[in-house]
Amino acid sequence: MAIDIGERLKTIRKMHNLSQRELSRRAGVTNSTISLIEQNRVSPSIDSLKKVLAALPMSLIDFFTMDMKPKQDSFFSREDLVELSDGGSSLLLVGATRRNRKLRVLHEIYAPGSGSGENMISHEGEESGVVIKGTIQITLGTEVRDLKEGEAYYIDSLMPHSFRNVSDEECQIVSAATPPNF
Amino acid sequence: MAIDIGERLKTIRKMHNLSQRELSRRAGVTNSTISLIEQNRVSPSIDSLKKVLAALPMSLIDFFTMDMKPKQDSFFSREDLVELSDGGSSLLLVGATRRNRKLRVLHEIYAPGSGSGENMISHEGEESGVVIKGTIQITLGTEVRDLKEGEAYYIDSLMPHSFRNVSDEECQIVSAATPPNF
DNA sequence: GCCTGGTGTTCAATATAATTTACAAATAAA
DNA sequence: TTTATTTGTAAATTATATTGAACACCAGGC
Repeated sequence: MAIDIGERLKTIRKMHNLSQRELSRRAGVTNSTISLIEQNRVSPSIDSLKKVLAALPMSLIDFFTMDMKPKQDSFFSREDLVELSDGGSSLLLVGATRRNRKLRVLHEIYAPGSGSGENMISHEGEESGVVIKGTIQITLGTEVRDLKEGEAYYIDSLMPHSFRNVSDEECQIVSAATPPNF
Repeated sequence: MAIDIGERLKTIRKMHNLSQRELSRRAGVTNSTISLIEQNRVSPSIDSLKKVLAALPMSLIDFFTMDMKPKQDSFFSREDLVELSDGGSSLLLVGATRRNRKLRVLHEIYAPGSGSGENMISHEGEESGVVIKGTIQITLGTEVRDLKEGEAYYIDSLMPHSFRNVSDEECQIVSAATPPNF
C-alpha cells in the first residue's frame, strides 16, 4: 500500500482552499509542476516537494506521517459529551466516539475581539476544546461556526483552523492538543 | 534546521555496513546516484529515494521521522537494572537512565541454534530485552556480544541487529518493542 | 615490486523533472 | 449573448537527476 503522493497533495491543497496556481505562486514553483505531481505523472524531487509543502505550511515529516483518516464528527452539542469521574473532580470527555485519541487539555481565555491570529493553523495531529464561558467563532476550512457555552469541537489539526471572540464579553475555552504530555 | 538528507542516508548506510555500490545494487540504482545524494549535490526524486530506502529496508516515513539520538548505553549488567514493584510482582526495569522510553515487553524462547533470522533488522523505534535463561548472542551493527543470564540490552532499533542462541541449551529472554501497548 | 578487488568520486551522455507557453472548460460580470 | 478571469491540463523547451564509464586511492596476496 504505497502512499499516493499526488492524491495526498491534492487533498491537502483543497483543505486550504487553494488553486494549483495560488499554491504554486506561494511555493515558488509553476502551476504545471503542481498539476503533474497531483496526477502522479512525475516523481517530484525532494527540493520541489519541500518547497510546495513549505507554502502550506507543512513539513516533510508530517506529509509522510499523516494518515488520511475517515471523516468524523467535528462539532458536538452538550449532550454529545461523555462525563468521566476523576477522583473528586468530573471531566467532560469530548469526541468519545473517536478512536485512538491522544490529547492534552488546556484552558484559554479570549478577550473581546481577540483570536488565534490572522492565518489559519495546520499541522499533523488532533485538537479539541470546550467553551466554558462566552462565545467563540471557529473557522474550520471553509466552515464557520459559533460555539456557545457548553458546546465543543474536535477536529483534525491538519484542517486549517482559527479562533476569534467576536462578542463583547470574555470567552474561555478548555482546549486540548496532541501529542499528550499527561 | 533543515534535515541533511545526504548525511542521513550515509549514516544509515554505514549502520548496515554497506558500500555505496552494494546498496546501489540492491536498490536498483547506480553507485553514482548514491554518491551524489550523500554529497547533497542532487535532490533525489521521491522515486529514487524510495528505491534506496526499500533496500535497507526503511520507509520514507521512518527516514524523515527518525531523530539522530546521541549514543547511549547499549548493554547493561545485572547491577544496572532498576527494580520496580508492581502489586505482588516485581519488575526489573532496563535502561532506566534512558529518557523518553516507550516500550512493550515480551517473553521469547530460543532453542539451541535458532535465532532471529539471517538478515539484520532495522526500523525506527527502540528495543530492549533481558536474558532469563541460557546465553544469547546479539549482533548489533559490527559489534557481537554474548549476554548471559541476568544481563540485558537496550538499543535503537535503527541499528541493524539479530539474535542467535549458539549454545546447546534453551535460552529465554524478556524483550520489549516500541510503541507500547500497555 | 606488481597485481587483484574493493572503495568513493568525477564527468559526459541520457533520462526525467520543471518551466514556459498555450489551450479549453467553467465562472462571473457587463 | 459577449467579454474577462480563473480553473486544470497539455506540448515543447529548459533544467536537473540519473546513468555509464572512467578515474585515483587503498588493502591484501603473490
